[in-house]
Amino acid sequence: MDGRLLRGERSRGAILDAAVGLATEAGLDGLSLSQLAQRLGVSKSGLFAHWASKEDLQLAVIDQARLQWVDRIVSPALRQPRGVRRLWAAHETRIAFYAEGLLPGGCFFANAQFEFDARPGVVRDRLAEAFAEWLALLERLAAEAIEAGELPAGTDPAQLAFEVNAAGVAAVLHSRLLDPADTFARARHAVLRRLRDLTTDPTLLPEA
Amino acid sequence: MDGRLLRGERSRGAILDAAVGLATEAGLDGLSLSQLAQRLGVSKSGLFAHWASKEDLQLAVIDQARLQWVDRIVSPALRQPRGVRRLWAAHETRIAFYAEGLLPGGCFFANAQFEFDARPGVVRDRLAEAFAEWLALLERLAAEAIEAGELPAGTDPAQLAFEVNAAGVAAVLHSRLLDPADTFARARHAVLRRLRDLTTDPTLLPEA
DNA sequence: CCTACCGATCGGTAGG
DNA sequence: CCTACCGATCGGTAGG
Repeated sequence: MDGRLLRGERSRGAILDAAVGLATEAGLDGLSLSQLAQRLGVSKSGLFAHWASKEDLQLAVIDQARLQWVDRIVSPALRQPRGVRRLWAAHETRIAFYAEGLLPGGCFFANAQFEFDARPGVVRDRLAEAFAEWLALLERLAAEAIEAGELPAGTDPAQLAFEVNAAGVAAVLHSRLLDPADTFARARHAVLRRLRDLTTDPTLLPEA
Repeated sequence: MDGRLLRGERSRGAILDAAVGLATEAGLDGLSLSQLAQRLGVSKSGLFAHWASKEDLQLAVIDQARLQWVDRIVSPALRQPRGVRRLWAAHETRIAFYAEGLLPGGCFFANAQFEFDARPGVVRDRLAEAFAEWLALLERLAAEAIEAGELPAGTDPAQLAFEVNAAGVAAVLHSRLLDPADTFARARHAVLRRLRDLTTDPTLLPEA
C-alpha cells in the first residue's frame, strides 16, 4: 500500500466530514482549498476533481452537515413518542450534540448562518433553507403536542418553536465564550421549565 | 479644499464607525485593510498610521462597537425606573436597535463572537469580555427587580439573563434569514410573556 | 498621510 | 488524481 491507494479510498463523504469540522473553526468561507487538501493529504486539484469550484464544495459541505444534523439530532428525537416528549427530545438531543463536542469549532449551522446572513448568493440561500426546515420541524412537533392534548389549544406553535430554537442558539454562543457546563444546564432548564409550565401532563417530562 | 484636508478630518472615530459597519458584512477578520481604505478614500498606510497591525485595528473596532452598544441600548434602558421595567427596556431597546437596521450586516457582536469563538487570541478574549459584561448587566437588572419585590424572591437572575439574551441572539439570526417583522415581534413577545408570568405587578409592563 | 514594493496565500487552470 | 503555474489579493514594510 503506497499511500496513493489509501488516499484514493477517501470517499467524498470522508472529505466532506473533514470539511464540516474545519469550517466550524475557520468559517465556511475561511475554509481554504489548500488547507483542506493539506489536512487530508491530497492535492488541491484532487478536490477540484470532486467539485468544480469552492462554491460547489461549500454547498456540498452544507448538505453533509444537514445529514449529520438529521442523524445525530432529528432521528433520535423522532424515536420518542409523538407529543411534548418529542419536542423536548429535539432540544435535548441538540444540546447533547453540542456538549459532546464532536465539531471542533461549535455548531456548523450557527457559525455559517451568522457568517453568510449578509452575503447574498446560493450559499446563503441553502443555509436559510436548512434553517427554515429545522424551525418547521420544531413547529410541527409543537403542533402535534397540541393535537395530542399535551399542550393547551391556544399555544402558538411557531412562537414556541422560536423560543426552543433561541435556547439552542444561545447555548452554542454562550458555551463557547463562557462556562460550557453551566450554559448547557441553563439551556436545558429554560426549555424544560417552559414546557412543564405549558403541558397538561407534567409527568411526561423530567423534573425541572 | 483639495480633498486631502477633507480626508485628514476623518477622525479615528469616523474610520472606526465605518469599520464596524463593514465588519458586520465581511466579518471582523474578513474585513481587509485595502477594502476599508478604499471605502474611506484613504490609502492603506493611512490606516497603519493609526493602528500598528490589523489585530490592533480589530481591537479598536470592538471597543467602538461597545461604545455604540452602550449609547444605543444600555443608556436608554437605564433611563427607565429600576426593576422589571428596566430589564424589559434592555431587551426592547436591543430589538429596536436591530429593527432600525443601522448596521448593514446585522449585529456586530453576534457576528464577531460566532466568527472568533474558535480562534484563541486577544480578539476572542476582548469579545468574550464584552459578552460577559452584557450578561452581567442583564443579571444585575434582574437582581434589582427581585430586590424591588417586582420579581419573586426565588428567581435565578443568571438564568433569567440567559433567557433574555437568548431571545435577542435568536432575533438577529432569525430576522436575517427569514421574515424580520415576524421575528422581532416573536423576540419581544417571548421575553414580555416571561416577565409578565413572573412579575408580582403586571401593570408595570405593557400588554403581551 | 503617500507610492511602491515585499512574500505568502488565495481560487482556479493547463497539461498530463 | 498529480505538478506547475496564473492573476489577484492579503497584511505589512521602506522610504519619503
